[in-house]
Amino acid sequence: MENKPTKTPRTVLDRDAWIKGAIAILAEHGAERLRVEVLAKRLGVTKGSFYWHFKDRRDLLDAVLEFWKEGRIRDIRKQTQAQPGGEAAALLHTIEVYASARNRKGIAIEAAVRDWARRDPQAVAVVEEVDAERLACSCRLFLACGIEQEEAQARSLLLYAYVFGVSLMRCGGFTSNIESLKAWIAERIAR
Amino acid sequence: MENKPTKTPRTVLDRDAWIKGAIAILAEHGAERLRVEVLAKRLGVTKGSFYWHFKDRRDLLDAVLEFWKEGRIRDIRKQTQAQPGGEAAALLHTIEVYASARNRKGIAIEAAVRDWARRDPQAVAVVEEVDAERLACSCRLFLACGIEQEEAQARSLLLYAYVFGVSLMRCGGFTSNIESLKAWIAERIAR
DNA sequence: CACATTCCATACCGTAGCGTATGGGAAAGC
DNA sequence: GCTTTCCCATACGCTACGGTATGGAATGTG
Repeated sequence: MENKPTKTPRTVLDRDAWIKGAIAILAEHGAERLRVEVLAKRLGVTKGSFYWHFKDRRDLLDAVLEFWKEGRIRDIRKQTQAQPGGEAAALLHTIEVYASARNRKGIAIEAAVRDWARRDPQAVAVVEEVDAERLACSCRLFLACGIEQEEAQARSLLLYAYVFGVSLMRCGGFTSNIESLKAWIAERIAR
Repeated sequence: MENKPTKTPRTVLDRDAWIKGAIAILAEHGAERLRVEVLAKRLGVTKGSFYWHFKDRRDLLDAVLEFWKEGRIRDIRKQTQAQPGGEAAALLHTIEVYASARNRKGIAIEAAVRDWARRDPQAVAVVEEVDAERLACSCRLFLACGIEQEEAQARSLLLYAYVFGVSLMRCGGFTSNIESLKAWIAERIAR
Protein backbone atom coordinates (compact mmCIF):
# COMPACT_ATOMS: atom_id res chain seq x y z
CA MET A 1 0.00 0.00 0.00
CA GLU A 2 3.01 2.24 0.20
CA ASN A 3 2.65 4.90 -2.45
CA LYS A 4 6.04 6.35 -3.16
CA PRO A 5 6.07 6.25 -6.93
CA THR A 6 8.57 8.93 -7.79
CA LYS A 7 10.27 9.46 -4.50
CA THR A 8 12.56 12.35 -5.20
CA PRO A 9 16.00 10.79 -5.03
CA ARG A 10 17.25 13.13 -2.32
CA THR A 11 18.69 16.21 -3.89
CA VAL A 12 22.43 16.43 -3.60
CA LEU A 13 24.17 19.68 -4.36
CA ASP A 14 27.70 20.92 -4.51
CA ARG A 15 29.13 24.37 -3.96
CA ASP A 16 28.80 25.30 -7.62
CA ALA A 17 25.09 24.53 -7.72
CA TRP A 18 24.56 26.89 -4.80
CA ILE A 19 26.61 29.60 -6.48
CA LYS A 20 24.73 29.35 -9.74
CA GLY A 21 21.40 29.43 -7.96
CA ALA A 22 22.62 32.44 -6.03
CA ILE A 23 23.52 34.26 -9.22
CA ALA A 24 20.05 33.63 -10.59
CA ILE A 25 18.53 35.30 -7.55
CA LEU A 26 21.12 38.04 -7.74
CA ALA A 27 19.99 38.83 -11.27
CA GLU A 28 16.34 38.83 -10.33
CA HIS A 29 16.33 40.57 -6.98
CA GLY A 30 19.78 41.96 -6.23
CA ALA A 31 22.36 41.09 -3.61
CA GLU A 32 20.32 42.56 -0.81
CA ARG A 33 17.56 40.04 -1.28
CA LEU A 34 19.80 37.09 -1.84
CA ARG A 35 18.73 35.14 1.22
CA VAL A 36 19.93 31.78 2.35
CA GLU A 37 16.56 30.28 3.12
CA VAL A 38 14.96 31.53 -0.06
CA LEU A 39 17.79 30.12 -2.13
CA ALA A 40 17.57 26.81 -0.31
CA LYS A 41 13.86 26.55 -0.98
CA ARG A 42 14.40 27.28 -4.65
CA LEU A 43 17.01 24.52 -4.81
CA GLY A 44 14.63 22.12 -3.12
CA VAL A 45 16.61 21.71 0.09
CA THR A 46 16.75 23.34 3.50
CA LYS A 47 19.38 25.61 4.91
CA GLY A 48 20.80 22.69 6.84
CA SER A 49 22.44 21.84 3.56
CA PHE A 50 23.65 25.35 2.97
CA TYR A 51 25.60 25.56 6.19
CA TRP A 52 27.39 22.39 5.31
CA HIS A 53 28.77 23.86 2.09
CA PHE A 54 29.27 27.42 3.31
CA LYS A 55 30.47 28.93 6.53
CA ASP A 56 27.82 31.65 6.44
CA ARG A 57 25.98 33.95 4.05
CA ARG A 58 29.05 36.08 3.52
CA ASP A 59 30.96 33.02 2.39
CA LEU A 60 28.42 32.51 -0.38
CA LEU A 61 28.55 36.16 -1.43
CA ASP A 62 32.31 36.05 -1.75
CA ALA A 63 32.09 32.90 -3.81
CA VAL A 64 29.54 34.55 -6.09
CA LEU A 65 31.82 37.53 -6.61
CA GLU A 66 34.78 35.32 -7.40
CA PHE A 67 32.74 33.23 -9.82
CA TRP A 68 31.42 36.31 -11.59
CA LYS A 69 34.81 37.97 -11.81
CA GLU A 70 36.49 35.03 -13.46
CA GLY A 71 33.67 34.58 -15.92
CA ARG A 72 33.72 38.24 -16.94
CA ILE A 73 37.47 38.29 -17.41
CA ARG A 74 37.38 35.14 -19.51
CA ASP A 75 34.57 36.63 -21.57
CA ILE A 76 36.11 40.00 -22.30
CA ARG A 77 39.35 38.36 -23.40
CA LYS A 78 37.44 36.09 -25.72
CA GLN A 79 35.32 38.91 -27.17
CA THR A 80 38.26 41.19 -27.86
CA GLN A 81 40.64 38.80 -29.45
CA ALA A 82 40.96 39.79 -33.08
CA GLN A 83 42.76 38.75 -36.23
CA PRO A 84 45.34 41.31 -37.27
CA GLY A 85 43.38 43.88 -39.24
CA GLY A 86 40.11 42.90 -37.66
CA GLU A 87 40.43 45.11 -34.61
CA ALA A 88 37.88 47.70 -35.69
CA ALA A 89 35.33 44.98 -36.35
CA ALA A 90 36.10 43.47 -32.95
CA LEU A 91 35.36 46.81 -31.31
CA LEU A 92 31.99 47.12 -32.98
CA HIS A 93 31.29 43.54 -32.05
CA THR A 94 32.12 44.22 -28.43
CA ILE A 95 29.79 47.19 -28.28
CA GLU A 96 27.09 45.19 -29.95
CA VAL A 97 27.42 42.30 -27.52
CA TYR A 98 27.53 44.35 -24.35
CA ALA A 99 24.84 46.87 -25.24
CA SER A 100 22.52 44.37 -26.82
CA ALA A 101 19.14 43.84 -25.27
CA ARG A 102 19.33 40.13 -26.00
CA ASN A 103 21.95 39.77 -23.31
CA ARG A 104 19.25 40.30 -20.71
CA LYS A 105 20.44 37.97 -18.00
CA GLY A 106 24.02 39.12 -18.23
CA ILE A 107 23.01 42.76 -18.05
CA ALA A 108 20.84 42.09 -15.03
CA ILE A 109 23.72 40.43 -13.22
CA GLU A 110 26.05 43.22 -14.22
CA ALA A 111 23.69 45.85 -12.86
CA ALA A 112 23.13 43.93 -9.66
CA VAL A 113 26.84 43.56 -9.01
CA ARG A 114 27.48 47.24 -9.69
CA ASP A 115 24.73 48.25 -7.32
CA TRP A 116 26.12 45.80 -4.81
CA ALA A 117 29.49 47.51 -5.16
CA ARG A 118 28.01 50.74 -3.91
CA ARG A 119 28.06 49.37 -0.36
CA ASP A 120 30.27 46.30 -0.27
CA PRO A 121 34.06 46.69 -0.34
CA GLN A 122 34.54 43.15 -1.67
CA ALA A 123 32.23 43.89 -4.55
CA VAL A 124 34.06 47.14 -5.20
CA ALA A 125 37.34 45.28 -5.50
CA VAL A 126 35.90 42.76 -7.94
CA VAL A 127 34.26 45.42 -10.10
CA GLU A 128 37.49 47.35 -10.23
CA GLU A 129 39.37 44.30 -11.42
CA VAL A 130 36.82 43.54 -14.10
CA ASP A 131 36.63 47.13 -15.28
CA ALA A 132 40.41 47.38 -15.44
CA GLU A 133 40.61 44.23 -17.54
CA ARG A 134 37.88 45.41 -19.89
CA LEU A 135 39.41 48.84 -20.33
CA ALA A 136 42.78 47.26 -21.01
CA CYS A 137 41.32 44.86 -23.57
CA SER A 138 39.51 47.49 -25.60
CA CYS A 139 42.37 49.93 -25.24
CA ARG A 140 44.57 47.31 -26.87
CA LEU A 141 42.19 47.16 -29.80
CA PHE A 142 42.14 50.93 -30.25
CA LEU A 143 45.91 51.03 -30.17
CA ALA A 144 46.00 48.32 -32.80
CA CYS A 145 43.78 50.52 -34.94
CA GLY A 146 46.51 53.12 -34.91
CA ILE A 147 44.97 55.43 -32.35
CA GLU A 148 47.35 57.09 -29.97
CA GLN A 149 47.54 56.19 -26.30
CA GLU A 150 45.46 58.88 -24.63
CA GLU A 151 42.68 58.88 -27.17
CA ALA A 152 42.57 55.11 -27.00
CA GLN A 153 42.06 55.30 -23.25
CA ALA A 154 39.37 57.92 -23.61
CA ARG A 155 37.50 55.91 -26.21
CA SER A 156 37.70 52.81 -24.06
CA LEU A 157 36.21 54.65 -21.13
CA LEU A 158 33.50 56.09 -23.32
CA LEU A 159 32.76 52.66 -24.71
CA TYR A 160 32.12 50.98 -21.37
CA ALA A 161 30.44 53.94 -19.74
CA TYR A 162 28.07 54.02 -22.67
CA VAL A 163 27.19 50.34 -22.73
CA PHE A 164 26.59 50.25 -18.99
CA GLY A 165 24.69 53.48 -19.03
CA VAL A 166 22.39 52.51 -21.84
CA SER A 167 21.49 49.37 -19.97
CA LEU A 168 20.23 51.56 -17.12
CA MET A 169 18.15 53.89 -19.20
CA ARG A 170 14.49 53.64 -20.00
CA CYS A 171 14.33 55.27 -23.38
CA GLY A 172 11.40 53.32 -24.67
CA GLY A 173 9.31 56.25 -25.75
CA PHE A 174 12.17 58.37 -26.97
CA THR A 175 12.19 57.34 -30.58
CA SER A 176 11.09 54.57 -32.85
CA ASN A 177 14.43 54.01 -34.54
CA ILE A 178 16.43 53.24 -31.43
CA GLU A 179 18.52 50.67 -33.27
CA SER A 180 19.77 53.08 -35.86
CA LEU A 181 20.67 55.51 -33.09
CA LYS A 182 22.70 52.82 -31.40
CA ALA A 183 24.43 52.04 -34.67
CA TRP A 184 25.35 55.68 -35.09
CA ILE A 185 26.71 55.75 -31.55
CA ALA A 186 28.75 52.59 -32.03
CA GLU A 187 30.37 54.18 -35.06
CA ARG A 188 31.03 57.39 -33.16
CA ILE A 189 32.79 55.48 -30.39
CA ALA A 190 34.75 53.02 -32.48
CA ARG A 191 35.87 55.20 -35.36
CA MET B 1 16.35 68.52 41.99
CA GLU B 2 14.66 67.95 38.70
CA ASN B 3 17.32 67.95 36.05
CA LYS B 4 15.70 68.63 32.73
CA PRO B 5 17.88 71.39 31.38
CA THR B 6 17.38 71.13 27.65
CA LYS B 7 14.37 68.95 27.43
CA THR B 8 14.04 68.40 23.73
CA PRO B 9 10.90 70.26 22.78
CA ARG B 10 9.14 67.25 21.31
CA THR B 11 10.12 66.77 17.73
CA VAL B 12 7.38 67.57 15.27
CA LEU B 13 7.73 66.54 11.69
CA ASP B 14 5.75 66.97 8.52
CA ARG B 15 5.52 64.82 5.44
CA ASP B 16 8.39 66.59 3.71
CA ALA B 17 10.81 65.98 6.55
CA TRP B 18 10.09 62.28 6.32
CA ILE B 19 10.60 62.30 2.56
CA LYS B 20 13.91 64.09 2.78
CA GLY B 21 15.13 61.75 5.46
CA ALA B 22 14.02 58.84 3.32
CA ILE B 23 16.02 60.14 0.37
CA ALA B 24 19.12 60.38 2.51
CA ILE B 25 18.79 56.71 3.43
CA LEU B 26 17.97 55.89 -0.16
CA ALA B 27 21.26 57.43 -1.24
CA GLU B 28 23.24 55.61 1.43
CA HIS B 29 21.68 52.18 1.42
CA GLY B 30 19.23 51.86 -1.44
CA ALA B 31 15.49 51.46 -1.57
CA GLU B 32 15.64 47.92 -0.30
CA ARG B 33 17.05 48.98 3.01
CA LEU B 34 14.88 52.02 3.41
CA ARG B 35 13.04 50.86 6.53
CA VAL B 36 10.39 52.68 8.45
CA GLU B 37 11.77 52.05 11.91
CA VAL B 38 15.33 52.90 10.95
CA LEU B 39 14.21 56.15 9.37
CA ALA B 40 12.13 57.00 12.42
CA LYS B 41 15.08 56.43 14.71
CA ARG B 42 17.26 58.67 12.56
CA LEU B 43 14.63 61.40 12.74
CA GLY B 44 14.45 61.06 16.49
CA VAL B 45 10.89 59.77 16.65
CA THR B 46 9.15 56.43 16.68
CA LYS B 47 7.16 54.80 13.95
CA GLY B 48 4.00 55.80 15.73
CA SER B 49 4.64 59.15 14.09
CA PHE B 50 5.30 57.62 10.71
CA TYR B 51 1.96 55.88 10.47
CA TRP B 52 0.23 59.11 11.19
CA HIS B 53 1.78 60.83 8.15
CA PHE B 54 1.80 57.83 5.83
CA LYS B 55 -0.56 55.00 5.17
CA ASP B 56 2.24 52.47 4.99
CA ARG B 57 5.78 52.03 3.71
CA ARG B 58 4.63 51.97 0.12
CA ASP B 59 3.02 55.35 0.60
CA LEU B 60 6.38 56.77 1.59
CA LEU B 61 8.15 55.16 -1.36
CA ASP B 62 5.68 56.65 -3.81
CA ALA B 63 6.11 60.06 -2.23
CA VAL B 64 9.88 59.73 -2.55
CA LEU B 65 9.58 58.86 -6.23
CA GLU B 66 7.29 61.80 -6.87
CA PHE B 67 9.57 64.19 -5.01
CA TRP B 68 12.62 62.96 -6.89
CA LYS B 69 10.91 63.13 -10.26
CA GLU B 70 9.84 66.71 -9.92
CA GLY B 71 13.22 67.80 -8.67
CA ARG B 72 15.03 66.13 -11.55
CA ILE B 73 12.73 67.62 -14.15
CA ARG B 74 13.10 71.09 -12.68
CA ASP B 75 16.85 70.63 -12.62
CA ILE B 76 17.32 69.45 -16.16
CA ARG B 77 15.23 72.30 -17.51
CA LYS B 78 17.30 74.75 -15.55
CA GLN B 79 20.62 73.24 -16.63
CA THR B 80 19.75 73.16 -20.29
CA GLN B 81 18.30 76.59 -20.73
CA ALA B 82 20.73 78.55 -22.86
CA GLN B 83 21.12 81.95 -24.39
CA PRO B 84 20.82 81.87 -28.16
CA GLY B 85 24.28 80.91 -29.37
CA GLY B 86 25.26 79.40 -26.06
CA GLU B 87 23.79 75.97 -26.73
CA ALA B 88 27.11 74.23 -27.26
CA ALA B 89 28.43 75.59 -23.98
CA ALA B 90 25.25 74.49 -22.26
CA LEU B 91 25.78 70.96 -23.52
CA LEU B 92 29.30 70.80 -22.17
CA HIS B 93 28.04 72.27 -18.94
CA THR B 94 25.37 69.59 -18.66
CA ILE B 95 27.89 66.81 -19.18
CA GLU B 96 30.18 68.39 -16.65
CA VAL B 97 27.49 68.70 -14.04
CA TYR B 98 26.06 65.22 -14.41
CA ALA B 99 29.34 63.33 -14.73
CA SER B 100 31.15 65.30 -12.09
CA ALA B 101 32.37 63.50 -9.03
CA ARG B 102 31.54 66.45 -6.84
CA ASN B 103 27.86 65.72 -7.35
CA ARG B 104 28.25 62.70 -5.08
CA LYS B 105 24.94 62.73 -3.30
CA GLY B 106 22.93 63.31 -6.44
CA ILE B 107 24.71 60.50 -8.24
CA ALA B 108 24.10 58.16 -5.34
CA ILE B 109 20.38 58.91 -5.40
CA GLU B 110 20.30 58.54 -9.14
CA ALA B 111 21.95 55.15 -8.96
CA ALA B 112 19.69 54.02 -6.16
CA VAL B 113 16.55 54.99 -8.05
CA ARG B 114 17.73 53.28 -11.22
CA ASP B 115 18.49 50.12 -9.33
CA TRP B 116 15.14 50.41 -7.64
CA ALA B 117 13.53 50.63 -11.08
CA ARG B 118 14.80 47.20 -11.92
CA ARG B 119 12.09 45.67 -9.74
CA ASP B 120 9.49 48.30 -9.01
CA PRO B 121 7.01 49.32 -11.72
CA GLN B 122 6.36 52.70 -10.07
CA ALA B 123 10.07 53.46 -10.13
CA VAL B 124 10.24 52.37 -13.75
CA ALA B 125 7.53 54.84 -14.67
CA VAL B 126 9.28 57.69 -12.89
CA VAL B 127 12.66 56.93 -14.43
CA GLU B 128 11.08 56.79 -17.85
CA GLU B 129 9.54 60.21 -17.38
CA VAL B 130 12.78 61.72 -16.17
CA ASP B 131 14.81 60.15 -18.93
CA ALA B 132 12.35 61.31 -21.56
CA GLU B 133 12.53 64.87 -20.27
CA ARG B 134 16.31 64.83 -20.17
CA LEU B 135 16.63 63.41 -23.64
CA ALA B 136 14.18 66.00 -24.94
CA CYS B 137 16.09 68.83 -23.27
CA SER B 138 19.49 67.95 -24.63
CA CYS B 139 18.05 67.02 -27.99
CA ARG B 140 16.70 70.55 -28.18
CA LEU B 141 20.18 71.89 -27.57
CA PHE B 142 21.72 69.75 -30.28
CA LEU B 143 19.06 70.84 -32.72
CA ALA B 144 19.78 74.46 -31.84
CA CYS B 145 23.41 73.78 -32.68
CA GLY B 146 22.33 72.95 -36.19
CA ILE B 147 22.55 69.20 -35.91
CA GLU B 148 19.90 67.25 -37.74
CA GLN B 149 17.16 65.37 -35.96
CA GLU B 150 18.41 61.80 -35.92
CA GLU B 151 21.98 62.65 -35.02
CA ALA B 152 20.72 64.94 -32.29
CA GLN B 153 18.75 62.08 -30.81
CA ALA B 154 21.72 59.75 -31.02
CA ARG B 155 24.03 62.24 -29.35
CA SER B 156 21.51 62.83 -26.59
CA LEU B 157 21.27 59.15 -25.89
CA LEU B 158 25.04 58.84 -25.92
CA LEU B 159 25.32 61.79 -23.56
CA TYR B 160 23.10 60.37 -20.86
CA ALA B 161 24.20 56.78 -21.24
CA TYR B 162 27.76 57.97 -20.82
CA VAL B 163 27.21 60.11 -17.73
CA PHE B 164 25.21 57.41 -15.98
CA GLY B 165 27.63 54.70 -17.01
CA VAL B 166 30.71 56.53 -15.86
CA SER B 167 29.14 57.00 -12.46
CA LEU B 168 28.93 53.22 -12.17
CA MET B 169 32.47 52.44 -13.19
CA ARG B 170 35.44 51.98 -10.97
CA CYS B 171 38.24 53.19 -13.18
CA GLY B 172 40.47 54.39 -10.38
CA GLY B 173 43.57 52.51 -11.45
CA PHE B 174 43.02 52.93 -15.14
CA THR B 175 44.99 56.08 -15.72
CA SER B 176 46.30 59.09 -13.90
CA ASN B 177 44.85 61.69 -16.23
CA ILE B 178 41.21 60.71 -15.92
CA GLU B 179 40.08 64.32 -16.09
CA SER B 180 41.65 64.95 -19.47
CA LEU B 181 40.06 61.76 -20.74
CA LYS B 182 36.69 63.00 -19.61
CA ALA B 183 37.29 66.33 -21.28
CA TRP B 184 38.10 64.55 -24.55
CA ILE B 185 34.93 62.51 -24.23
CA ALA B 186 32.77 65.55 -23.54
CA GLU B 187 34.06 67.14 -26.70
CA ARG B 188 33.44 63.97 -28.65
CA ILE B 189 29.83 63.87 -27.52
CA ALA B 190 28.98 67.55 -27.81
CA ARG B 191 30.74 68.50 -31.03
C1' DC C 1 28.20 -6.66 8.56
C1' DA C 2 30.13 -2.85 11.16
C1' DC C 3 31.49 1.54 10.84
C1' DA C 4 32.73 6.14 9.18
C1' DT C 5 31.74 9.87 6.14
C1' DT C 6 28.85 12.75 3.56
C1' DC C 7 25.01 15.48 2.97
C1' DC C 8 20.62 17.11 4.34
C1' DA C 9 16.21 17.72 7.62
C1' DT C 10 14.29 19.40 11.79
C1' DA C 11 13.97 22.17 15.68
C1' DC C 12 15.26 25.97 17.97
C1' DC C 13 16.89 30.83 19.34
C1' DG C 14 17.56 35.68 18.48
C1' DT C 15 16.87 39.91 15.80
C1' DA C 16 14.86 43.15 12.46
C1' DG C 17 11.13 45.02 10.67
C1' DC C 18 5.87 45.96 9.20
C1' DG C 19 1.57 47.21 10.72
C1' DT C 20 -2.01 48.07 14.55
C1' DA C 21 -4.11 49.45 18.81
C1' DT C 22 -4.20 52.49 22.28
C1' DG C 23 -2.98 56.16 25.23
C1' DG C 24 -1.01 60.64 26.31
C1' DG C 25 0.80 65.27 25.99
C1' DA C 26 0.63 69.75 23.71
C1' DA C 27 -1.56 73.33 21.35
C1' DA C 28 -5.57 75.38 19.44
C1' DG C 29 -10.47 76.54 19.51
C1' DC C 30 -14.56 77.67 22.39
C1' DG D 1 -11.00 76.02 31.99
C1' DC D 2 -12.65 72.54 29.07
C1' DT D 3 -12.76 70.10 24.89
C1' DT D 4 -11.07 68.93 20.44
C1' DT D 5 -7.51 68.12 17.28
C1' DC D 6 -2.95 67.12 16.20
C1' DC D 7 1.17 64.48 16.67
C1' DC D 8 3.80 61.10 18.80
C1' DA D 9 5.11 57.04 22.36
C1' DT D 10 4.39 52.47 23.91
C1' DA D 11 3.22 47.89 23.54
C1' DC D 12 1.94 44.08 20.93
C1' DG D 13 1.53 40.35 17.27
C1' DC D 14 3.40 38.57 13.25
C1' DT D 15 6.70 37.15 9.56
C1' DA D 16 11.23 36.62 7.54
C1' DC D 17 15.66 35.44 8.09
C1' DG D 18 20.63 34.23 10.01
C1' DG D 19 22.90 30.96 12.46
C1' DT D 20 23.39 26.65 15.61
C1' DA D 21 22.60 22.06 17.36
C1' DT D 22 21.45 17.64 16.52
C1' DG D 23 19.74 13.63 14.32
C1' DG D 24 19.16 10.68 10.35
C1' DA D 25 19.43 8.65 5.78
C1' DA D 26 22.48 7.36 2.06
C1' DT D 27 26.85 5.96 0.53
C1' DG D 28 31.35 4.36 0.80
C1' DT D 29 35.02 1.34 3.21
C1' DG D 30 37.11 -2.21 5.92
